[in-house]
Amino acid sequence: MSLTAKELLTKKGVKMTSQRLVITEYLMQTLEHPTADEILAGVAEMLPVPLSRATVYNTLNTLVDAGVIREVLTEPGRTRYDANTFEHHHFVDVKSGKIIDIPQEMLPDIEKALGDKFKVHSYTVTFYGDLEDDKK
Amino acid sequence: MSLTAKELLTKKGVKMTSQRLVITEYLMQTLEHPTADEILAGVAEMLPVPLSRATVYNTLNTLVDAGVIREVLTEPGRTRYDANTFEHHHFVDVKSGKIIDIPQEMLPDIEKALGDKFKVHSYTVTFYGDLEDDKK
DNA sequence: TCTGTATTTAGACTAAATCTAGAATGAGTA
DNA sequence: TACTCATTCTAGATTTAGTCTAAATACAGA
Repeated sequence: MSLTAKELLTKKGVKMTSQRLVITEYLMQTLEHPTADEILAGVAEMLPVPLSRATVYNTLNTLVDAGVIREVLTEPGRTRYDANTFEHHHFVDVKSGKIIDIPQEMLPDIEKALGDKFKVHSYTVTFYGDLEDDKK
Repeated sequence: MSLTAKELLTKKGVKMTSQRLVITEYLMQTLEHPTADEILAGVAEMLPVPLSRATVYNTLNTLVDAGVIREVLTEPGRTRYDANTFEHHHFVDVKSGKIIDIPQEMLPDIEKALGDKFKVHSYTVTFYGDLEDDKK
């Protein structure tokens, strides 16, 4: 079963603060892939103290380094963030800009495809396209 | 056989200017994946007139829209550029930061892997890892 | 040659992210 | 409980990538 934000931070060795906890919870619960500013806006009200932009950036970098979250790079100049709770890739709906998680299980594993010279630590696939509209 | 920069611009319907030509040639000839600033530095001396930063950005955006070049997003906050002369993906050597082109032929084609609901226009794979050192 | 459109230029401007210095927090110890 | 020290957080200044603006230039078509 899945971990709570608190358990995840403990497991990954990240010292707990209310700011870190709230930001982690926010990312674990949303299906969006928010930017730092969007996270700041969405999270600030959940804290009894003011939340600084610098703290959001510091926290996001700390969480990325610890492997709790991932950076999502789908468009130039904006970094988005994503809880890293399962192995997945991304599909970008070019019309709406919406980003959808694609579980690794839907794709062949290509980690070894490059041969011995390339020691692949991780890889990420980004698809761009249209979402077929379901309405008839 | 492969096209010259001039032929490529004509084929893609991009109006020719010396700035566009020189930037396209620069990207076609390098194995690096330069940023806009690096392109500006590398190209300015090849023109008889001063080259403005704005022109570099305008040109790069024009060439991306026309499909002559691609944006390469491997690290937050910096957009790199790549001639789009063959279908390929990227491997990032995390030690040196070097980016290596990976021909599509080395990987299985996963365009159809997501099923009918996802109309994939394009996709890109980015690998992160170490390059095995050849020296014995 | 003339005219009108597209492109380029320099520099101002904007937005994302980092840095800095001081204040607050919190764990460990007495 | 009170004290100390290291870590984290805050506000605001700073840096950097990229865009915008207005004027100058280049160039295709008549």
